[in-house]
Amino acid sequence: MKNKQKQVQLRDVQDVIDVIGGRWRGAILASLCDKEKRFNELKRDLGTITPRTLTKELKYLEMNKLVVREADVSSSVVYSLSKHGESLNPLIGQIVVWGQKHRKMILGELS
Amino acid sequence: MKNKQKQVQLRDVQDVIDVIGGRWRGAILASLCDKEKRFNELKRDLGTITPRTLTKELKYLEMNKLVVREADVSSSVVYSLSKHGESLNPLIGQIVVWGQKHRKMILGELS
DNA sequence: AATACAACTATCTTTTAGGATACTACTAAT
DNA sequence: ATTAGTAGTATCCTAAAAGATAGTTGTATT
Repeated sequence: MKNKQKQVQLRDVQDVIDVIGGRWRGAILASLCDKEKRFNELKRDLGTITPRTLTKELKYLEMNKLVVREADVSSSVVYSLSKHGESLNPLIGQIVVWGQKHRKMILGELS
Repeated sequence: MKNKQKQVQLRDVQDVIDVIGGRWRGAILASLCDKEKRFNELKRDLGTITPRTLTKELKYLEMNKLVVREADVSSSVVYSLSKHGESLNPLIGQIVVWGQKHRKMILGELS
């Protein structure tokens, strides 16, 4: 494979890691996979996240077109996965499969 | 889906992100996908990584059974993907595919 | 014997992510 | 009018990741 192409792929991998990586992004996306949620509902779901961090991460995910923010007339706001966000689902499935295999490997149950 | 199972999956996702995430791990694995490499060869490949960081990351990847370190009698050391490490390849392929779609989405070329 | 390269290790500093805590603006209910 | 809930913002602080730079040990080269 050409080195140029490898570089491109590496960039793509880094992008995806960026999107689903970090302490909270994966968890937020997973929580929204379930159903759309309001800010405080997400906060409760995620347990120990601070509002500062939740705001920041939601903005990031919005900017990356994975999450949609909708405010109604009252003071409540609903966050949900965009269609693009939902397209992550099969990939996450693949990751889970490998992750399980990896866990077994690390625990020594697999050679 | 049961909440318990969701938690397990989330843990798996976090594990995988940990393994291939961060500033360098993905790049190191990608570089080793190509072929086995020596320490300084990797260092050159990765461009701006410091030896301190490269050592640390290689040790982590070794501990996680993804990379194998082999020292010969002389002072040269060869790092390569383990069989388990190679099993990451298809997953990385999937990630690249989604990453490319994502890039187009962000650049506005896709709706 | 001297130089150079390989594969590191040791310190120190900077950067960044994220937590702790308190506060604000708006709405809804009593 | 007061209290409570929702959705944040504003500051400050800490810990971990990674960079900068220099030094070390062993091998190969001339």
